[in-house]
Amino acid sequence: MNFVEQEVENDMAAGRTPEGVITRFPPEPNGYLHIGHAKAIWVDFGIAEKFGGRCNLRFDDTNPAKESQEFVDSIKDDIRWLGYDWQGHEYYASDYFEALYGFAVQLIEKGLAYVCDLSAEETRSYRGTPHEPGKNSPNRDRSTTENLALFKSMRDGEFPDGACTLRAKIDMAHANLNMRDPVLYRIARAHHHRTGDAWCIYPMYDFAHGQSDAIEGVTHSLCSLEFENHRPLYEWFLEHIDGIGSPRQIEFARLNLTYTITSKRKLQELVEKGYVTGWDDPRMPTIRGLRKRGYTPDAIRNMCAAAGLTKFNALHDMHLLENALREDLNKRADRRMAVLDPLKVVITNLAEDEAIECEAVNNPEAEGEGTSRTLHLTREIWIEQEDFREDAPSKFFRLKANGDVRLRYGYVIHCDEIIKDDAGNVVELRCTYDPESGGGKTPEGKKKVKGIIHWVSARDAVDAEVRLYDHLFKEPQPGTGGRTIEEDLNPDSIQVVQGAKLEPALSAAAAGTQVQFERLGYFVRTDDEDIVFNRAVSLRDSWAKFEQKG
RNA sequence: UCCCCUGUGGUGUAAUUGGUAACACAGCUGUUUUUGGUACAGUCAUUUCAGGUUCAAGUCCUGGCGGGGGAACCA
Repeated sequence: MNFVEQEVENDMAAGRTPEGVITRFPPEPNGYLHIGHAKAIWVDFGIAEKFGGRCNLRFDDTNPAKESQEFVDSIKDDIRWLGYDWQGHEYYASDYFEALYGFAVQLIEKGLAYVCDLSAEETRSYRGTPHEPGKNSPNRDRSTTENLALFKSMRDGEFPDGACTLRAKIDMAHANLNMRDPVLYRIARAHHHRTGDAWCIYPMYDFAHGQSDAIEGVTHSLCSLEFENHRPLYEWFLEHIDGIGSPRQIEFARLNLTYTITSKRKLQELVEKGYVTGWDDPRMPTIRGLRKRGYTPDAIRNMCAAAGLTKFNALHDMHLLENALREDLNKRADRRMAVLDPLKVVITNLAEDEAIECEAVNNPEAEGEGTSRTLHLTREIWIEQEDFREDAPSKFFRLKANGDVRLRYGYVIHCDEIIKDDAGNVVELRCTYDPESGGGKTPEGKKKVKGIIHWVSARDAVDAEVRLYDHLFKEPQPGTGGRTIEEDLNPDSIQVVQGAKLEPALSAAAAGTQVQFERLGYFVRTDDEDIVFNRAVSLRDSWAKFEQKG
């Protein structure tokens, strides 16, 4: 049990949650969700679920200049894709604008808020620094009557944008800068995607969030670490506004992954400068990107669980995410054969019109009865260039000159002849197959063949485009150590392979179908009209590791 | 320099709340295998440091050191 669950359990035991546990996921509709949000969603929805409560979806739409309906829609779509349901509890901070206004009036009446005429710049300089106390606003002691009238005029649009603000009257010398008379309302004539032009004053985050939580009966308001310094203010409002609930804010560390950035601003830069094709580029850490890449909701959720929930600002290894995907897809993805870099092999003891049926299991790891399909071994087949070496070390278990290798789900072939072009490149192999070696059997008196390679019948193959993705960045911590994120971009983050040879069944796969290309990795069919597959993640490859070490 | 938070293997997370460091990922070494995949096994930590309390400290106390956050009319 993590520390948040522990706290929730304590609160339940202490009778502080008579209506059950209620959390909320509070995105600002000003961008697309990314892997970091996925963790927050996992936390907010997951904890509510664990304790039999519910999680509200609340859009924190208090800054109309940056927000839009488009983002509201995409966010809802992404949450649903991740497998979470807010059960109709869809709210907006803007639903509470009138209530919030009332709370502000209440604070003014109690002498706890005032209208301040300082400009944005002056407000900043009056705030002081962590080392020096701030200075009181010259308007700090306005009368309640005057403040009430002024605040009403703000709402009625009698002042230009930025002319004044409503501020809480707390303590300009407070050690926590957030408590130095924070701004509650600012004047901004921006068209709001939900309230239109009904308002020209908008509440700040601090004034809206806790009160929105309270209005909804939220018991546990879980947020990231950067709001720790805001908690005293969160609690100050709840304490000084009458007749409002008392949600509890608990902060946790956000998700950081190696080779990844989650800064909205930096991601936007990648999109704008064309380093990626868009927010849904399969290399992007956005939910939409991961989805196109071939990730599954389960993999993402399991990764969150594996990473855990703490207050320590950790940096998780990207392997954690990749491993979660492999683990998930190992069980559910059907296996297929695909040759990305084809080398023609002619099986000379097979006639032109001959085709030997080979049974291939769809997924040896699937639970229950495994289904299978029939492949045809024909005279001409494709194998991977990489799986043949004329001259190879003894550890190389694949096909060599005069050597043997087993064709997966097929037969053992022997390489009799190597055909090269004028430049000396191997363009074709002439092999013979051993009719006695079907079904994985080793004929009496023959040595067992260790190497097994994948292949595709040239007669049956369909051509396809395959996109091989790798980390977007070449550095574990992009943009640190004095480098820019641009400098850290991995130039080989995408490799497009044309003319890959796929086994025929793949042409019928629906968009979004996840498969394992045997010995290569997990791939997903894209929604392109042509046959295109994206590589989500490669398989573990101990041979490649061995070779790298030299 | 002021306030808040945080420090357990390469990376993260756990430890019945004081009882002798567990799990995952990564690495390495093997076994099994019609995927050099999967699965399985082995290996990898004197818990940031210095004191203190105690029969006993990762857990408690004192002090130091390291890391993160904080001065938007953003969220």
